[in-house]
Amino acid sequence: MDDRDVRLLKAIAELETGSPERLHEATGIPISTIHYRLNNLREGGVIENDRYDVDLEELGLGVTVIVEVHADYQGSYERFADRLRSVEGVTNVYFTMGETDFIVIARLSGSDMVERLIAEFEELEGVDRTDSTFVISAVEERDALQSYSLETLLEELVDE
Amino acid sequence: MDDRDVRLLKAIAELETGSPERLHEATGIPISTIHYRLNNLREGGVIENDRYDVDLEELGLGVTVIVEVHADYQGSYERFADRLRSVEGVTNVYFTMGETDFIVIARLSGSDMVERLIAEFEELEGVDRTDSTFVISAVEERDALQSYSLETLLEELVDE
DNA sequence: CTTGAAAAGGCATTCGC
DNA sequence: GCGAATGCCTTTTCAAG
Repeated sequence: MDDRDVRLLKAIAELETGSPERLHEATGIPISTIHYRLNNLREGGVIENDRYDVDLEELGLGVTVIVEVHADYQGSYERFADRLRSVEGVTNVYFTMGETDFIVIARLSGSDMVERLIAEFEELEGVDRTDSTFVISAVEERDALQSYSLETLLEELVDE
Repeated sequence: MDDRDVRLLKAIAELETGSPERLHEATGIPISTIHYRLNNLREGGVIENDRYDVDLEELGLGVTVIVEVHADYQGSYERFADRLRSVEGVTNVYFTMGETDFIVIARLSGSDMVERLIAEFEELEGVDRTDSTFVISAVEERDALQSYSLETLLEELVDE
């Protein structure tokens, strides 16, 4: 994993495409080199299929933290949720009914990054209190549809 | 959204590919028809880009629930987490340090499905208690890398 | 709406440098 | 690591059912 690999993966994430041509435009890396790099990343288990799902463990973002954020903010919850999401490492923000205002899930590279994350939350205007839980093991499906059988999907989603 | 659309989306999720040829093999739908359908789904906002990320709101799985599962199970936590994950609708399972044993996130089509989900959890052997929270608004990044700036990624991930 | 065939375009692989 | 050339697969289009 060197500088170029990281740039490539970041470009894939940002452009939301695996198209070598567009990745070339974005990164300046020649197309044949992009193929070469992607093949190596695939063999190394970092990316997984046509759609380039990234294996976060392999990548080095293997630490998951769930943070409850209690807040007393001004303005809409959408705006506040956006501020939470813009903290580096945050992947999911849930605005919930009930005691806790927001539940945030973050992916980090190590314990030191967790401290940094919490510190950033605490500094946000409107954040009263945070309560974090380390995750020992995470199973995340990339696609909610995989969780359902075809039968249930047909029942629930076909409209007429 | 008809029967065929659902079958297509399910095949994409299962095979983890957008390859028309493989989707054709799996579904029996002719290749040119697959193109036609996918273009419509794209225009309708159901799928979003090259990688066919599904918009769950548009699809009809707009309800998100977070469930804390307190359990006293036999065997490894991995096996128990697998049983939780195999409940229809469950997308994420986190085995955590602390009071709560598991935090589960599920995507559902409506409130009636929530009851069904909770009932299924309660029936699982080893589940002591569940505590569910409705999500009013969810922001989920499809890729953890998007959360980071290129600078931080280079600092954290480049090894040498 | 569906489909098969044909044409155009983009992608993967290989090779010489 | 790079650029050019090759063959392959995908996408688009179109006319017909």
